[in-house]
Amino acid sequence: MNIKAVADKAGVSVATVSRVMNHPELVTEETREHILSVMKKMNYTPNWFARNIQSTRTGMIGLLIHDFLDASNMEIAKGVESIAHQKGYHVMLCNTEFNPVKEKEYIDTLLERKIDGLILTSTTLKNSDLDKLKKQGANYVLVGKNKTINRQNIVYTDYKTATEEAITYLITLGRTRIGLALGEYPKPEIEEKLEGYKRALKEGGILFDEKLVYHGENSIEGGYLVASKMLDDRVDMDAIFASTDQMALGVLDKLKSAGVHIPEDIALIGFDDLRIGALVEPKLTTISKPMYRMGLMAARLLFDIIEGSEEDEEDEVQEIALQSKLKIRKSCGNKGRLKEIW
Amino acid sequence: MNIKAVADKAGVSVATVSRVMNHPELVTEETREHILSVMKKMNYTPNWFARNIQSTRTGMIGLLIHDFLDASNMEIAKGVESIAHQKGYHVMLCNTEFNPVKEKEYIDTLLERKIDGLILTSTTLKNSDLDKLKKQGANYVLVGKNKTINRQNIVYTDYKTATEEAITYLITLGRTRIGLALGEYPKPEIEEKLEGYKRALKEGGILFDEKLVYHGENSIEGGYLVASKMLDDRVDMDAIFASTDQMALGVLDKLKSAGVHIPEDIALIGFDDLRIGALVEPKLTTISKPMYRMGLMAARLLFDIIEGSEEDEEDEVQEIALQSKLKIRKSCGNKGRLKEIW
DNA sequence: ATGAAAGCGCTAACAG
DNA sequence: CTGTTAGCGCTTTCAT
Repeated sequence: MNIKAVADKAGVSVATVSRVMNHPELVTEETREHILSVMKKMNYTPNWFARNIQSTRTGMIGLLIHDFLDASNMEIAKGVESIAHQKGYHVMLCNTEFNPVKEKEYIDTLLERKIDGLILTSTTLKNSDLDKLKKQGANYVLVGKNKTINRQNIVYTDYKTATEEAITYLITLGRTRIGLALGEYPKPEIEEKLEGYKRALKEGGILFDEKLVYHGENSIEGGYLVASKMLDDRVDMDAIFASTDQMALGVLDKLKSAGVHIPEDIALIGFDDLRIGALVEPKLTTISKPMYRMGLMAARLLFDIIEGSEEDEEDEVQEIALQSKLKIRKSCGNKGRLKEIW
Repeated sequence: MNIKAVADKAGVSVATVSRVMNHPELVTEETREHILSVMKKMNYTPNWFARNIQSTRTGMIGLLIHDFLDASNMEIAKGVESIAHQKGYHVMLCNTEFNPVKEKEYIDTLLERKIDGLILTSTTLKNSDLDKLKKQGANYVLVGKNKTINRQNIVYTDYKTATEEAITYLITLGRTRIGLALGEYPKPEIEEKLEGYKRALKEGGILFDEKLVYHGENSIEGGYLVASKMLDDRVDMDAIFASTDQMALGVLDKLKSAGVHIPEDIALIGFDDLRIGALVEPKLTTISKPMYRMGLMAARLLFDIIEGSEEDEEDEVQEIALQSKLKIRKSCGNKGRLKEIW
């Protein structure tokens, strides 16, 4: 059923019906009410495709993340959705699995479907890909910094500084042999953390030792395996920094079952501030990232861009950095006065 | 830039260009290649809206869930996405927050945007709403059973039986005062669990005692608060069944910090089989639900319906039940021979 | 304030 | 195999 049917039934022209949907103020209140009632009676809904064939605004934005089960990812998504819903937009959530092919596929389809904007988290795209996007006139915002990427509209947290702060804290506690349990993805993030680690060591006058750096899958199991390797290797260590809480939990599990005392023998710090971190024994020291707020900021930035692009404003690039925060709990201990504090 | 531009540039008619996109076999290889190259050179992408104005197939399905941060929800989503992606469909994930208004809004927009199908998890819709959906010709599948809802295409796990099994297990361990820490949403799910509980009691010859039933928010904090209330009330209890692992973790946290021994004093069972359940001390006994598989099944069912509806098949309603599984771990203990087992 | 009519970009029936 | 052309449902001038 189409606009013509409504027009006929209402005894007006299609133009008038169209007007009550798009420019109601141009129609007499009387006829407007009448048409509205006819539409309701006929259960009429305009054809969305026909409507959008001319104008490009679709009221949809795309959001690429790498895993539906990753809590950080989903917090970003929740932030984005909250702003989008407020603005009357719909979000198409796409699960890239860090797969560059899948990511590009998704971007293509989204663009084809004329979404109004795109938020890319932990993207695998390179500068050239982004340039192409820009050339195609796509509005997009990145979430999560990557130093190989040029200046872009981006929202990120400074992992390097956060890691540096955490490591420095360990050093002030007297820890000097600090092991690293690093995940594998997203790579730029891992690199940032590694750099922060190195910088803290340098400032603390401690030599970087390659043997203290381990890699594993970013999961509880991954952390468990890394810790097993560490124990097997019998490398001297008095602290471990895990690149995510997930890994830290695995590390913790393994160390505890191997009879290692935490924090007395080995101090442990994670990253992400997952809820569970506060429920294990000992409670996990961690770095909290404002993911939800990053989602909010990214969405706001995107909508600014979308609305700005209409008015053809000059497009100043925005880089928004949010701060992480070290949450000190029992797992990293304080050799000197453990008992006093906890 | 449109199909005409391509046609002109290629020196053919628009029909031919259209054909290479829709029925390439009807075009000479030579001209096809030529047109393809022109399209690439001009960076042409067909207008998706113009294409879809006539046919209704959009290659998009909607998936309603109640919370992006709920791991069960997202496992379903992952299952759905995996099938959808395989089939070349896109998923629009919508976050209803159990808000009936938001849910209806989303459904309306999705329908307006002519999605090909809809998967509703833990819906707040009633029979009348579903009937309306059906009348509108929408293809949809429910996930999660709700006994107030009539026969529908649905995929669910049998919470009642699963709960009954868990409670029965507690009874065989000699527990008779089994407290309940129930969440508040989704309500039908909670009711199923409560029924399973009652059934097990009856079979075990134990009287149902209203005073053992507590409600709280479905979260770690919620569980914590419920446990606090239980302790305050000083109700005699030797076991607690929590309706989710999240709540169980909160309960565990509170009980431990109150000096209650688990499982010696109180046995504890959760529901969901979250990863963390295996990392706390004592490891949590729980019921694992095959959420990912439910997502797979729901998506497959939906696509069957979508493809079937084209061919106007008779629409037999499918109710698919998947089984949960009790995972026995230390937290529910075995009074008699605790040490032997763990 | 309302209507007639010319598109929007594409598809498909029909003709050749 | 390819071109002509009539829509698809809606929006938007341009008249009246």
